[in-house]
Amino acid sequence: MPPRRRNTYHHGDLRRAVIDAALQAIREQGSPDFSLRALARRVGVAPSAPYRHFEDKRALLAAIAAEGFRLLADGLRKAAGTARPGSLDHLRELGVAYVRFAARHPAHFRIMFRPELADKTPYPELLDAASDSFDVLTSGIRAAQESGVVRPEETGRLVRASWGMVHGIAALAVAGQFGRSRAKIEAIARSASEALIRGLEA
Amino acid sequence: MPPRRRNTYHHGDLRRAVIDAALQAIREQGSPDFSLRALARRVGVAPSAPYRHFEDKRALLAAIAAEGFRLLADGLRKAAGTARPGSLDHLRELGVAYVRFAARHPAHFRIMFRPELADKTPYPELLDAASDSFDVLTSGIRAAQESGVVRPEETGRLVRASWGMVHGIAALAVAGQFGRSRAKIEAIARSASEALIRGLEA
DNA sequence: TGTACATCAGTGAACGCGCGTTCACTGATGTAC
DNA sequence: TGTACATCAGTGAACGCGCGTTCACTGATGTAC
Repeated sequence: MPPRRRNTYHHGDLRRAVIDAALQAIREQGSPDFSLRALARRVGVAPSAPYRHFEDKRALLAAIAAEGFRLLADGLRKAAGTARPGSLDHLRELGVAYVRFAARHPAHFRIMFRPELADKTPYPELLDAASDSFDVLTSGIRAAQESGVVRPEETGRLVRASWGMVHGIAALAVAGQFGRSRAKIEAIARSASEALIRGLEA
Repeated sequence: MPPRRRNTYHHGDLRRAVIDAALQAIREQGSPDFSLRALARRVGVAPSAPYRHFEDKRALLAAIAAEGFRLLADGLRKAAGTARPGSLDHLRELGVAYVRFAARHPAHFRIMFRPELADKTPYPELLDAASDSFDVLTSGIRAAQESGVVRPEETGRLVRASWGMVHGIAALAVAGQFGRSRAKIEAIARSASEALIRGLEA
C-alpha cells in the first residue's frame, strides 16, 4: 500500500486516521502488533507526526482500548434493553452481545486485552470505560439474583466466571476458530449463553 | 541477570535451556514476547547458538507450544481418570483441569495461543499435540452424550462452546484477573465448570 | 588402549533493518484589533 | 475587510538500539580400527 498523498499540509483529523490505520493493520495481519512508523506510513505522514496526538505508542493503544470498551458497554446496554432487567433472558442477551461485539470489532477486542494494558491506572479514560463495561455485567447478574432467578452465590465470583466464559467464546471467535460466518458465531454464542444461564439458575 | 558462565565449551542441553529461558522470561515480564538474542544472553551463549537447535524463532515457539499441548492433554486425561467416563463428573473434572493447567503453566499457555501459531501445519508435532488435546475434550463430551446425560445437540458445537468457556476462565486467570491464589482460581474454575455442565445437561 | 578423523555444537563478527523517539524547523490556521 | 501575530500540526533528519539471521571458524566429542 503506497502512502496516500495529501494536498493539504494539515491532515484534518490525524488522530482518528492513526487509530483507523491501526485497526486496519490488525485486521490485515491478523496480529495485534504494529509499529507507529508503519501507521504513519499508511496514513502518509512523517513518522513523528503521530506524537502530536499521542504521548507515545502505549498511549495510542490505550486510546484504542478505551474506544473499544465504550463500544462494548454500548453494545451490552443496547442488547440488554431488549429484555426485562433481572430476567434470565436479560443475561442471555448480555452474553450474546459480548461475543457479538468481539465478532464485529475484532481489532478493538484484541487491543483491549493486550498485556501491556493490564495496568490501566496511567489511563483514566481507559480505566473508566473498562469499569463501566464490567459494571453492566455485574449489575445484570445482581438484578437477576435480586429477582431470585440466579442463585445467591457471591456476585463477584459469578460475574468473573460468566465474564470468563463469554470472553473465552469471544476470543476463540476472534481467533477464527469458529469460522468466518457471523451467523454461525452468533449461534455458538447463543448456545454458550444458554448453557451459561442454566448454570447460573437458582 | 548476568549471563551464566559455563566451564564446558559444549552446553549439554542447550535446547532445553533455551526453552526454559523463554518460559522464565515470560513469567518475569508478564508478556509472551522475547527475543532470541535475549534468551541466548540468559543462557550465556552466543546469539547464534540456538540456531543449532531451532530453525528459527517461530520454530522455537512451536516447540514450546507443542510441549504445552502435551502437558495439557496429560493433565486432562489424568483429571478425567478420577471420574467415570460418560458422566457429568467426568466433564466437570475436564473443565477444572483445563484451568488448572493454565494456572500451573501460564507461560506455556500464552505461547500456545499466540496468533502466529494459529496455522499449525508447518509444525506436525504441534499439530498432533493440539489435536490430541482437542480430542480428549471431544470424546469426553461425546461419551456423556452417549450415556444420555448431555443433550444430543451437534457434538462439535458443544465442544467449541465448552472449550471456549473454560478457555476464557483460564485466560483471565493467567492474566491475573482472579488474583494469585491457586485455591481461589481453582474455586472459580469449579464454579464455572459446574455452571457449564448444568448448561450441557440433557 | 591409542590414534585419526568425522561430526557435532559451539563462537563471534557482521549484515541490513526497522523501530521509538527527539528536535529544530516551517507551513497553515485562528484570533485580536 | 485587512493585517500582525500567536498557536497549532505538520516535516524530515538524526539518535541509538536491539533484533533475526548468516557465515566462516574452532573446540569438544564420538567412532572405527
